[in-house]
Amino acid sequence: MLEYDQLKLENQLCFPVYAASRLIIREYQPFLYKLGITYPQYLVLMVLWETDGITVNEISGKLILNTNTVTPLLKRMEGMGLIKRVRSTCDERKVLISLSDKGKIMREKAALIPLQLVEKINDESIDLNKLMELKETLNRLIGLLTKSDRY
Amino acid sequence: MLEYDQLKLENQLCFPVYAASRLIIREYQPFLYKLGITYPQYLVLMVLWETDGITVNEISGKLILNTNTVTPLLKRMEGMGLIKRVRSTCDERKVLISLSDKGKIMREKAALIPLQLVEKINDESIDLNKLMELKETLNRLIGLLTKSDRY
DNA sequence: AAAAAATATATCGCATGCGATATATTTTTT
DNA sequence: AAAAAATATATCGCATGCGATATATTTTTT
Repeated sequence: MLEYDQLKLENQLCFPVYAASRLIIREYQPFLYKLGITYPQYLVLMVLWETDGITVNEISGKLILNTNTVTPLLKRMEGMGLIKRVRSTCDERKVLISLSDKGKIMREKAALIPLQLVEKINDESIDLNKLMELKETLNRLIGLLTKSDRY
Repeated sequence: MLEYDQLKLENQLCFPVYAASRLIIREYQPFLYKLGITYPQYLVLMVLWETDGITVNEISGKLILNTNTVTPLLKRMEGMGLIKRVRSTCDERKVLISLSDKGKIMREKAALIPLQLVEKINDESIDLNKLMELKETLNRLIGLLTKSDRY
């Protein structure tokens, strides 16, 4: 039946996205392992390397993660000495997150990761243009799914 | 610097895949909630609806998940009465997974989900062709990343 | 045939993710 | 100005994911 065909894995859009996400993160794994961080921790650092000293909310917004994911993540990172968490004085609801020296220094080592990954994934079966297009479509989809006025 | 540019979220491929994956699963959430199952549980059911009575390994292979993820997942589903786990008699290392009546019946309710999601996501900013292309590229990438002889 | 290697599950520990909810602070209403 | 609403974090509980490792069974080597 037609309806049942839609229930096959290969006919779904979600499964390839879900599987690809996990597989790409697995590719990062050996590089991140050397730095002693996980993929979400790497994401937080990337945000901070770009804009240091932002709030928990701003980080969770950029990463599209809930604060109940980000708060414990940041606490772990504080424990690891990568970041500092300081409650804002002008608005005591806010907690400002900034890089420690250790977190700042890590940027240099991390800078090599994207290039190494491109080399690793680089393959004649997928050209770079296709991957750029992929990124574009995904970003469009993300934009659509994060529009707050959807309902 | 050029290397540091690669460390920006917007220049990464992985982040859009990772974020899109979570966002799409969030879209499934209200529908799956009605069925009382999670997204990975839904994936397992889809596999079984297509091919009932397969081994733990075959399921983990199709979902590209490790057995240490799948085993507890299946145990939970057995506890929920969705599936049955029976150790194979011809090869006692294997455990055969089959649908219970409850699991079989759920297929009918689940059959409506893909259509409802398409309606929900359907938007003039992304046409269906783009999404098909997206799926294609992702599947190519998955194929590349799961080749066992990569190293 | 006995030993070694391979295969199939399973267990453990830890880090996410997230729905539901709590707490403190600030802003808006009345 | 007091009450209500909104905002910003945080806590709790539970279900993944996965690296490391253990156990049982089967297959391959010697």
